[in-house]
Amino acid sequence: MTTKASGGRRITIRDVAAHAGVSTSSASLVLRGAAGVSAETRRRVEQAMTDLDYRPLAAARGMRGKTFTIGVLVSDIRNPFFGLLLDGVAERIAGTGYEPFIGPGGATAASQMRMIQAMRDRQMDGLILIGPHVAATELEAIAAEVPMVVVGRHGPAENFDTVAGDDEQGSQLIVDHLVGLGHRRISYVTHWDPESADDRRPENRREQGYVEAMRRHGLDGFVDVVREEWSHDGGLRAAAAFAARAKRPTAVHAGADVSAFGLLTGLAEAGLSTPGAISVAGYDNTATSALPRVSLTSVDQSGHEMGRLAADLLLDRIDGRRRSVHELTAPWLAVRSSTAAPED
Amino acid sequence: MTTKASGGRRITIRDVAAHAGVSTSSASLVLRGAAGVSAETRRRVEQAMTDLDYRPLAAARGMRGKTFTIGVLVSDIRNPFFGLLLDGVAERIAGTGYEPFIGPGGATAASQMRMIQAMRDRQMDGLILIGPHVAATELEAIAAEVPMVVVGRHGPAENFDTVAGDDEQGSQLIVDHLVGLGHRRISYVTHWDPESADDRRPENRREQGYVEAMRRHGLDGFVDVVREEWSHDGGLRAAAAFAARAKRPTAVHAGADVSAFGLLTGLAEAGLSTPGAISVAGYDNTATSALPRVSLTSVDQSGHEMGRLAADLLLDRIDGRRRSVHELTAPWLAVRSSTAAPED
DNA sequence: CTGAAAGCGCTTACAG
DNA sequence: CTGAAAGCGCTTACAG
Repeated sequence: MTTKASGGRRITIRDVAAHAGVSTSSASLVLRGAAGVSAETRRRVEQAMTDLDYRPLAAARGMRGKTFTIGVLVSDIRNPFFGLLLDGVAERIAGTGYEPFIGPGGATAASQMRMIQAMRDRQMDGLILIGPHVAATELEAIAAEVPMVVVGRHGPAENFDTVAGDDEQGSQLIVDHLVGLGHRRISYVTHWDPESADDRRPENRREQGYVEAMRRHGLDGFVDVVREEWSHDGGLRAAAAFAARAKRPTAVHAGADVSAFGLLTGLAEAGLSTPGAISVAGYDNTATSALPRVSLTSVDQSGHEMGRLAADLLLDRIDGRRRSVHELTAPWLAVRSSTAAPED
Repeated sequence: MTTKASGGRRITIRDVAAHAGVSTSSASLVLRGAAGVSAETRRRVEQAMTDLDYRPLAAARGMRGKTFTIGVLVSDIRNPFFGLLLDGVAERIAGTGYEPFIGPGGATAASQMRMIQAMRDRQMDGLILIGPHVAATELEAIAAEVPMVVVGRHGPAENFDTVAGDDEQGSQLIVDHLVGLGHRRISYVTHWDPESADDRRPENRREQGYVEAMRRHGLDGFVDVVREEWSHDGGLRAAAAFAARAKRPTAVHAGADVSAFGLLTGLAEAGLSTPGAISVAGYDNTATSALPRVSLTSVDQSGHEMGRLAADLLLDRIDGRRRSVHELTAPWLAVRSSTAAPED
């Protein structure tokens, strides 16, 4: 695969220096693209690297300098929205010399902290955390030691950047749309876990937007928030809860597409049609929501763009920026056939 | 985040040894869980590690020994089937001391080779490649240097293990099901890319199974293979091609769910209902296929189990096994409402 | 069973 | 601008 020195040894920077007839420090300077080396030396070293098919060992570089590795923490690899984000991250990083590696963090704050530690142990140069469930103080502590960007969390923050959609606006888009169709009994299904009591998390911003929009339309009396995990199973449970009610909502704003899909399934199983009996709107505009047979009305928060932006901010931070930046992307509503005027 | 020695230095194995009153080599032996250290020394070193909140630096360990890092190459992070696999891998690796990191390899053999090199540069202890597009000779060359398992590829192979579903059987399940419903004009949509001419790849095994089953039912004359990328767009193109035909199939076996979803969308856009005008069956039984409004008949190849198995084989190989193992998992058909008896 | 020393492949001051 | 030397945090023979 890679050229070997005699004896099967890996080609090292020493071999490169010897082949080019210079010192290893000069070879190192060229490798790092640093200033202070003559054009002739640079040329000879680069030629030697090509001749020998030299590849620097990231682990060894990490011992003194950088590993050129970026860690991306993801809670649920199966959430299709993360795929959009990751594509954006990979696209922005391509060609920079850095390499992104995705660490599956699991669903709990504890398991995510373990993965973050694993990334630190591997001397990664920067971290992108996608929708972490870790508490604010811990996030600040990590960010004090390594460049970091958090996606799906709002600012302010001391030591790290954030990239999030404008969640309040997103939920207002949904409520406005549903009210425009004639709905009044509109419920919101939010995410809840032990770390949820944090107003910088998207589920709470969306709740705020929902409540605010309901008030604006004079529907204070119909505000109804159901707390369930944002997952297919959580959606199923929410559907069962709605089905068991005497007075049901005519429309439900699910805080995420995965939750909406569980809702659709659960409502159908309970004999409640969509949008006939209950309109359903989701959030994320995942590929599945656009399938003609699903056709879920959903907020798009341009995950791909958020990923690019996060990678961009991280590279900036690795290059030395300290002041924190907090970006908000504008959402828009993809209207489809899972929402319609109420029957009664 | 982590305890620091005075001056903000990271805690090293030297600090641990000093705190325990032993040599660094003894501390290293305890860290690695190696034999040849007294119970008392072991106890004191372990106590010191706890006291100091010591975390070994994976990069430094990698310079001489292992990095305890496993690389998982994935071509398309957005393919929902990979999520199932990755969950299985993560589950099996949890608690072993190894940490899995997922590398986005991109769609081409060249970009995947670059990611594999990046994993090698980081001294990863073992590699799991999921559905790689890399040629057999290159796979063998990589596997000669690092323990490796390939998922979604059939054996035999010299230097690496494989885990695949029984693809021929899976496609036969579909054809048998469709013929049982009364179909005769059954087409198969396969994946095609520049590296596809390799009979150990799943798309070709599925094609073989399809052709064989058609022959078995005396339908040789109706064999029809459409070559399109397995993606939503590829499915759309296949749908357009079918729609343009004078004599259309009454049923289509898509080689993957993502392809089937594109097909469903494209057929609907062309005014062809499913299963009314054309029955559609997919492969992978992803979460989306089970949604009541999608309800796609699909082959399940238990991705979660395949992931676990792959991780299991890799750990075995890291522990020294050289002989290659080739596992085949049994598929089953999840029958849903996207397939029905033909109308005419 | 334990300890002092060398070395993995880089980078970083520090002389020249 | 270039080179010899020390060091990053571990592991690995090799003496004792």
